Amino acid sequence: MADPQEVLTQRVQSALGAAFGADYAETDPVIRPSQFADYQANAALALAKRVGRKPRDVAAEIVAHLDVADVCREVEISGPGFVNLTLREDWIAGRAQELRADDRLGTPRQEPRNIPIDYSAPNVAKEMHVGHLRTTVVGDALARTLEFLGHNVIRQNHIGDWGTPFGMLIEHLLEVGEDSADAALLKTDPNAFYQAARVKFDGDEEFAARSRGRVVALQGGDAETLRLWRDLIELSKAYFNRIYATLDVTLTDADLAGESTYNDMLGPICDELQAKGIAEVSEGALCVFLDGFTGREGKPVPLIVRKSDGGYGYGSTDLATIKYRTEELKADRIVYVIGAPQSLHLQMVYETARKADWLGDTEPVHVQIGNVLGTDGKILRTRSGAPIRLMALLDEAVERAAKVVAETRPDLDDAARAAIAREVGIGAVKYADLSISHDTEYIFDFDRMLALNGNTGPYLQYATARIRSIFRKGGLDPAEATGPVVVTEAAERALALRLLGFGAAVAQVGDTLEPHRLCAYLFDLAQSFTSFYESCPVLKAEDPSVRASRLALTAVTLDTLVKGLGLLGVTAPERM
RNA sequence: GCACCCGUAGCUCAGUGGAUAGAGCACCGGACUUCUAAUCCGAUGGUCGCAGGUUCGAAUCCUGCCGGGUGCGCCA
Repeated sequence: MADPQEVLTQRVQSALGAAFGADYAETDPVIRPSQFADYQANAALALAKRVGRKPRDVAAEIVAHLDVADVCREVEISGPGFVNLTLREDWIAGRAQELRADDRLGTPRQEPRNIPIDYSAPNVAKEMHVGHLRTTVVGDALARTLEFLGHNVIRQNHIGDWGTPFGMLIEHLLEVGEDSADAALLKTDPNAFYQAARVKFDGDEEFAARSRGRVVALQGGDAETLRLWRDLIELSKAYFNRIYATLDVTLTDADLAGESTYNDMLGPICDELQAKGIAEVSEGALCVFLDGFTGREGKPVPLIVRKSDGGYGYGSTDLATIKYRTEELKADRIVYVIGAPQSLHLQMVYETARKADWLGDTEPVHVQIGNVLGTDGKILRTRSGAPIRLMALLDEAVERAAKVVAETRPDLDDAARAAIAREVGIGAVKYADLSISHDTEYIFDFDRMLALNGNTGPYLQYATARIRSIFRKGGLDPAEATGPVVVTEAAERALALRLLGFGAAVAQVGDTLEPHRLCAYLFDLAQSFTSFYESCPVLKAEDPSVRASRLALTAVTLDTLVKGLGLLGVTAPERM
């Protein structure tokens, strides 16, 4: 057990039990980081009323029964009843030493749960936009993190591969030819393909009529139509996969679970809802009306499960995902990483599923993703007002990074510089998405995210590059830097203490589904390291035992930064 | 009208009911014959939107306002 907060919680709980009886042994001792010590226990203030004594007396009682001689160097009652706890340097060093031999770096292995994660979900024949970028990056980080914590993560890429636009798209594909340059646009610039189809649909009545007929054929299972439809999807998949490869995202074709996969479930779902009296026909459409969901002018808002033309919309497919994930995937928790604007819709889907008894004990969670804005505070667009092509945006990030690398590393060859620029550029974009709490809107700003200062990807990558440089320069292998760790200097102490918090930070991301907390931890760690780097020579340390200790601390820091960034889906180049 | 998100330093953002609310950027002042200065150290900077309430204690929880954003019947 390396996490001081966890260790102190147990110790203080024991003291509470010893002092006030077994009933109090479960009380949260409220261990928090302190500005007056390493940690403080705040339990005494809350307990004072319950035990009918003054807070300071309660604190004194806790301290009297507290057995922390091996962990703390100083225990002090302060203010109205805070218990300040200062850790022993040898204890910190010992725990840091243990991390050196722990490939999980202090991360707990949790009781495995089945967790489908719905994320990315681009549309076939449409450009992914920055909103997709964010759900993709955040969802992937959550998937990696939950997996590392020991869970059975099931990635679910709910692509938009079904619905009315496909009539139009198929007709257009048929006209231009499956092997044409126009069709190839699907792989590189899908919006161009979509727009071309759209223009024809809006301007050519005969084409529009054929498109509508094609939708019917598609839903009716017409073989030739299905073949063209699959073609469309194959071309789009090539585009998705190129984006995922560029982004270094873990999604593969095996994770595809698009809307079309639920086709067979939609009819029965509607029948069941109707049979159970949950859904009713209104204005020709099959709708679910739920208590407490009213729209404009107090009118009840429906969740439409079957349209008046007999087609199925996203209301029914989203219900199908719940049914499938609880019944087939045996989900304990379903994570939906989807835009914040869908909040109302998802609430209605969850509530409907609950009423239909499809949820059981499964907990659906909406990880709300805020909109991405430009520096002008409006939805991100190009200067001419068009939506930004995601690949172009990623290219620009890499280009900007390349410009910096060209200036700072003239000593490296072109290939090496290009590789660094790729990792830095992509890492910067991903980290920027992850470092801000996912539910708020965020302002997309290249200059800020590519900065080498502040809570940015490049800053963290730079810290790892400097560490690797130390080992390279010394001709040493980090794996062989085994210590022993001894903590004396303030910067060594701060760094070592920080290292002990990694596991707790990872666990917190798993609990709260908030990757930005891991970013905050890693940034803090990197800052602690750079301070250490400035004030504590490693290779040049004159005393061999000091050198060995610092090398071990440096190696643990490297492992932690690389592992932490890895959980976020960000790589760190060997040199920068 | 209803729902969700937001309002914290000039800007971008953190903040687990605990003491004097933090970080980065910007601005100002310092530190390079370096283990990568793409860095570090320091200073300045606050009516936590407003008003009540709960609490020993509120940026945090509750209620009501004000302001901004988004969504709300046949696209998904």
